[in-house]
Order: sequence, then C-alpha cells, then structure tokens
Amino acid sequence: MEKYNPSIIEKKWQEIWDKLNLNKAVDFDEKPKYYCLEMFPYPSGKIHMGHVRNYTIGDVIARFKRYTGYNVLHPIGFDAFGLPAENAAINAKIHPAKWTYANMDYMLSQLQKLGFSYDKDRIIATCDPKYYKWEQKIFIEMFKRGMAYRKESEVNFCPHCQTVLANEQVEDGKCWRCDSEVVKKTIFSWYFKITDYADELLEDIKLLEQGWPSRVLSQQINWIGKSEGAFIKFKFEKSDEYLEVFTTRPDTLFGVTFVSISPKHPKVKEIVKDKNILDYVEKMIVDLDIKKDYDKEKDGIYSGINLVNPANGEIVPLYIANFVLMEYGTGVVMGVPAHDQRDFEFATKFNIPKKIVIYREDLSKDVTTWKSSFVDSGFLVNSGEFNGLQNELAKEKIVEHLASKNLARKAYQYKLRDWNVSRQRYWGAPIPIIYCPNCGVVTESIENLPVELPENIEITGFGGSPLAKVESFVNTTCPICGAKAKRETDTFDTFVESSWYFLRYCSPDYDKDIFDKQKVKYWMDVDQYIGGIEHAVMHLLYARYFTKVLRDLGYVESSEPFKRLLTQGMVIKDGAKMSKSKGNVVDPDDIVNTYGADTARLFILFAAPVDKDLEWSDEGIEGSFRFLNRLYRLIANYAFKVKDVPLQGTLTPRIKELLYEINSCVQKVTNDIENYHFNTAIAKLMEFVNFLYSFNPEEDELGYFRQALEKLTILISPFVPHLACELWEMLGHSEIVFSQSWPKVELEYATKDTVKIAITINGKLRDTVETTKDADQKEVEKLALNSEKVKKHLEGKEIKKYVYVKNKILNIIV
RNA sequence: GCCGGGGUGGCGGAAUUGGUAGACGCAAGGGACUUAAAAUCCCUUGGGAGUUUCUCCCGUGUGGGUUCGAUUCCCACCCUCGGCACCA
Repeated sequence: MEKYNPSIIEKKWQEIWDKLNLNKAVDFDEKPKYYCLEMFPYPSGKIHMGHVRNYTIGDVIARFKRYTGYNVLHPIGFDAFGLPAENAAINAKIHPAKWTYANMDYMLSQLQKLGFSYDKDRIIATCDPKYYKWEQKIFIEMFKRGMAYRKESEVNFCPHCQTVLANEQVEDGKCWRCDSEVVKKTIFSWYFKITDYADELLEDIKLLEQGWPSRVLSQQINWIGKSEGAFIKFKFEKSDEYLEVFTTRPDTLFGVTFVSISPKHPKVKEIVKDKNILDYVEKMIVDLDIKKDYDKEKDGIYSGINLVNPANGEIVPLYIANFVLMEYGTGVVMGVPAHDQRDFEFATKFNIPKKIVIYREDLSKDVTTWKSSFVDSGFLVNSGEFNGLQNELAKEKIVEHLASKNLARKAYQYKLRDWNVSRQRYWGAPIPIIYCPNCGVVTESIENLPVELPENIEITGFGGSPLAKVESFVNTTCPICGAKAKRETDTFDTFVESSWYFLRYCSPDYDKDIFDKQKVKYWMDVDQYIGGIEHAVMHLLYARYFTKVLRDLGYVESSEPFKRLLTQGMVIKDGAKMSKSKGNVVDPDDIVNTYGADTARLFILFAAPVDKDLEWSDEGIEGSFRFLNRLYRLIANYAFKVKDVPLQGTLTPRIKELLYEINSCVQKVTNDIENYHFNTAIAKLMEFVNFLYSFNPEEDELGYFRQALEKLTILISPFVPHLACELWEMLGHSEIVFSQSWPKVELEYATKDTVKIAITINGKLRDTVETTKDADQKEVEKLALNSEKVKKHLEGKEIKKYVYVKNKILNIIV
C-alpha cells in the first residue's frame, strides 16, 4: 500500500484547483453571496503561525459555505505600506518597493502551499498606485467636505533623527533607533474628523452586539469614552471674564474649594504675570513631556488669581496643576477634594480645604479623618436649596438652575480624538495636497491622480521626511492657478489603506472610480471577518468610520462593514507569544515541509477553540499527523473493496448502528462548523474514524461502509482539503470532492432505539439502565428498582419521590 | 483603580435549556507484532481507600446559597491574563 505522502498529494491538488479555477467569486451570481474575509497581512517577509491560524479558520468557513450553496468571495491581499520596508532600505540598502514585492511573492507562495482557497484574480497590494490613487480621491472628497483638516499639534519627535515617531517607536522616553531623548514637538499634521462620528460609532455598536465579541465592543465603547456632564462657567473675581470647566459631577459644585488649569492652557500666559510662577509652569511642562505617567506626582502652583463659584458665590483659588489634561474638556477642572480622588490628593498636598457635599450615613462627618475621597452616591448637604436631594437627581437640577442664568449647559465629552494621519515617511501613500502661494492649501486635481511616490530616493532615516528632499516631487504647479507650488511631503498612516481595502476587493481592477458601486452593493457587507484581537480598537474602529464616511459621500449603502467578527487567540509556545527574542518561534515552512499543510491546518484547528490562545505543541502536531495517516490507511485499505458497491441488504442492527454513527457525525460536524467549534468537530471525526476501524465490515456490509467513508471524506475536506481530494479519488470518483453537496442528516437514522438512563439516588449516580427510547417513568422505575446496585443503596430507606427526565435520568429521593 | 476574559486530570481541552464531569488528542505505563528498532495495533490512565473480576469516599479556584440534582444559576472572596489608565 502507498504511504500517505503529503508533499506529493498537496502539490498535485493545488495545481488541479488552479486549473479548475474552483475559488472564483462570481459577481452578481444567482446563488446567495457570502463574503468571508481575513485581515490581510503586512508583507514582513514570511508568514507566521498567527497567519496560519487566521487564514485556516477563514478557509474552513469559505469552503464550508461553498459546499452549502453560497457564492463565496474569499480574497487576499497585502497591507503593503509601512515602516519596516524603510528600515530594510536603511539597513540593507534595498528599495522599499523591491523589498515589499519580493516579500509578497514569497508569502503568496506560502499561502498557496497551505492550500487556502482564495480568488487569485483579486489580489491587491496597497502600495500599488492603482490602489492608493483611489485613497487619494477619498481624501480629496473628505477634504472638500471638511472631514479632513490640517492643524498644529503635539507629537513625539526625535531631535537627532529629525523625524516624528509613532507612539510605539518611543521606548522608555527614548528613540528606538538612536536612543536620544524624545521630545514633544508641535507641528502641522493632517487629521480626519472622526470625532464627528463619535456618537454614531458608539450608537451603532448596538448593531454589532449579535455578531461581534463583547470584549471588542467594550474596548471600543471605552475608547470612544462618552461622558455625560456639563460645562460650568467660573467668573474671575476681578473681571467679568469666565473660565469654563467640564464636569460629570455638577452635583458636587457646592463642594468646589479650588479650580485647576492645565499648565499648557494658552490662558495661563495671558492671565499670570508673575515671572516666578511662569517659570514654575515651564518646569511643569518640561516634566510632563519627559516623565512617564506613572512617576508623575501631583504638582501645581497657586496662580494668584481667584474665581467665583457660580453656585454659591464663594471665592476659590485658581491653581495651575500638572494633572489637568489640555486635550480633554476645556483644560480647566473644578476641584472637589471630598468627592474626587485626584482633587483629594492635590488638596491634601497643598492644604486646600475639603468640603463634604455628598453624604451617606456610614461616613464620618469630619472630612479630616477621611483617607480618600467619597465618590459613591448619597444625598446632598452644604448645597443650599439642593440639600437633601439624591445626588443623581441633583446633577440635572443644578445644571438646569445654572443654565437659566447662562452659567452652565449640559454637554457630552469624548475621549476619542481626531485621527492624525500624517507620517513623515517615504513608504506610504502621498497626501494629495499642494501649497500654492496664491491659492493656499489646495487638493491635487482628480485627473492628476495618483500622486505617485518618486522611485529614485535615498532613505537614510535621518534629516526629516524623505519626500521633502526630492525636488522633482516637491516642486509642482498649482492645479488652480498654475503657479509654482509645493507638494505636501507627509504620507498617510497605513491604517488608512486598511480602512477600505475590503471594498476594493469587490472590484479590484476597476479603474473609473474608487470601486464599482454595483459590485460593492452585491458583495457587501462582509459576512464574516476574522483577525487578531490586537486590532480591537484601531483598525476596526477606523474601518467602521470609513464605511460611514463613504456612505455619506454616496459610495456605499451600509453603515457597518463587518456583520460578524471572529477574533482568534494568539499562537503561543512555552507560555509566551512566539518571538525571536524568546527563541520560541515555530516556522510554518518547517511544519509544512515535515508534515504537510493538511497536518498544520488540522492541528491548529484542533488544539484549541478559535478564540482562545493556542499553545503550540510539537507532540500535538505529531498526533495530528498520525491521525491523517490513520485516516489515509483506513480508506486505502477499503477503497478497492468498496468501490462501486451499491447500498444493499437488510438493515441489520450493525448497519443501523453504522448509519447512526454516520448521521451523528454529520450532525455534530455540521453544527460545530456552523458555530466555529472546529476543535470539537475534529474530535468527532476522530471518534468516527476510531469507530470505523473497529467496525470490520462483512462482505454484504461494504455498500454502507462505502457510504460512511465517502461522507467522512466530505466532512473532513474543509479542514484537510488536499487529503480529502486524494481520498475521494481513491474511492473511485472522477469529479472533485468539492463538487459534492454537504451531507444532510437522515433523521430516520439519527437516533437510537434504546437509550441509557442514569439512575441516581439523592443526586448520586448509582447505576445506568438501558431501555427503549421515550420510555415512561413507571417502566424506568421498575428497571431501576430491579438493579442490584440500586437495591443496595435503598436498603432500609424510604423512597419519598422520583424525578424523571425523559431519556436522561431518574433521580430517586430517599 | 476601571472595563473585559478566564480558573476543569500530568498537559491541550470536552460537557444542548441545570441532568452519568473528564469526549478527543498529547504524555505516561503495560501488552502484541519484530532478530531488534521504528511504525502500527490493543489495553490501562482524576485522586484516595478497601474485603481489588468488585465496592465506597472525595473531586470542576475558595466559602456560602438556590435546587431532587450545580462545571453550569445567585452572593462573597482569591488567583490569573488582556485592554485602558490623572479623561474631571
């Protein structure tokens, strides 16, 4: 007998699949469509186990859906812009484009070897000008609608490398490349006004509750960070001007004993004249910029200025305090030390009085004995006409009262900030903006798109934006007046590309617009999206945002791109994420070379539920390989004997049992695949194989045995497609297994005639009895009382009652 | 601190609406085959105890509760992983 040889089988079938063009997604096909999408990879060089897991999950779903009558779109592409390509250029003197395309070629060959069923006519690379041309168009439309804008803001900057650094490139306050201190710098950047969509992004989470993991949704809710509160005006003691604060606790307004303002607030320089104070403010700003959050102690200084509490007219001091964020609210905060922990700490340090305004019986009335602030609910005290009110109620009342005097207004604030999309890098999509001395900031005209990246470029990693040094790129003419003008040299954050690639897959070659609206209408929404949990906020929020923007620009109809989301767990080894530094990396190439793609796929699905972390095990993969060998031998043993044998003979108990096992397997595997419980689906298939091994069919049972082997082959084919094709062929079929339809449960065989019923006494298992299905209680009681074991436990006891659950259990209470 | 997961054998993990805890796999032990090994096949395998072809007790992080019956539901607590973190 031939041995199972995955390297030969897999190559053979991959070629056949390509020839048959099996995985083609047909635009506007009559079958119902199904869009199955996995997050596309960054072309880092080679795929890792996380990719294998991600794409195997998607492939099983895509193949299963094709079996069950769907027209499936299952595409792949590359998130091809990004910093590693520039690092390669610096370190290895390879052009980023060359590096990226070489990596994509290699990774595509790896994906091919793993047998993933992608539609190969839809591969996209975001660094292709044919792709980013349309991204530039989207930007231009956004800019024209005021959805994109330019502003000056604070960023991380390395003074040595002369470049902006992303947050993740700052390590312990130092530049990751040259180790110099990173400073905050205020520069101009481009922003997307995602905050305009904050409310909708939050509201529409309701639409995703059925299909998305709750932890992703809760992370997004957290990130958007909507708070209900009020703006309240505090008048200066000595002028008629106001400072406005944002608070979520207007109910504590009578407890204000100071107000604090951010050192970075522009008002500070206006209103404080004392040089010593201003020097101290400067020192605080420097500290804020270099220190890590966790070692920032509360610090501040009295500004010399007082304000008036609008609720009771009390004069309160204004402090300049380092814990007040300039980026949130108004940059000014009312200080209520008794009912806010930060204010409590600050007031304790600076000997500012604390005043109780929310009270509960179990509290001490002497605030000086308090170890921390009281932030729970209670009723109001020391609050004038509001005394005695429940504090939640008082929030409304106090705001209403002040609003009538134009001193307060109800408001919402969000943690979400506008999205900074400017990167001072080469390997990204150029932002299609031109600075004209006459016309100002203008967009490139649509006809001139794409604004292409210049190819001849030197990337050193030093001296600021690489594009700024390419004169042929920078110098251009104004599309409006024709004057000499300069191009924007920033490129887009790569999250911009990944915010709409799933739309481009619907018509990847369309050259008249961003995409073909009709095709997008046919294919969207993505029915199942699969990817890593690390994208819970950034990518998934940006993609949701872009979909809404494109809807408002008239390009798409839906508001949410991804109906269902599956977040797979990490692949770990020795308890830690695989990483070069830990030396616990398992290379998919090695696994495929040693065991084949089918074994890799099977193990990665079998070893853990999809959403949990998966502990890699060298012994485990051996086990999966053994199983496939066992399966191969089973079918190779019988293929010749069962070929073309018809179903025949009477339904003997043995045949009935065989049919029951077949149907129970069909039912369990189908159900489990539908629910993405691949590990238990595979376990069931293993059980079925074990059963078939022990069955040893007689001559006249071979017809039914053939049927068992055939259904087994179909059921396992989404997991191990190459082997399944081979087995199907061995069983004598000339057409490919994937042309079959998915087995249906034959209800008449799906249940057994007899059932085992557990007999428990006071909830403890004492025996099991076998009886006919749906037997009535009396009958089971009789059987139970006949059992020796049960008799023994009932000796000298009085039966009080029976609890009977049909086909399951009889509990005897004594 | 806040939010969200998760605690089941030596290990990865199974257990419909509360109804026989430990499926399946790994590891381990024993046996068959073999000159031998590999491969393969078969058996055992949660812990403890005993009168050991059988029987009993304990057992799903801990302590309570609801129930005829709890891994599953409720309350309190412990541990652990992930995210956010001075957001007023």
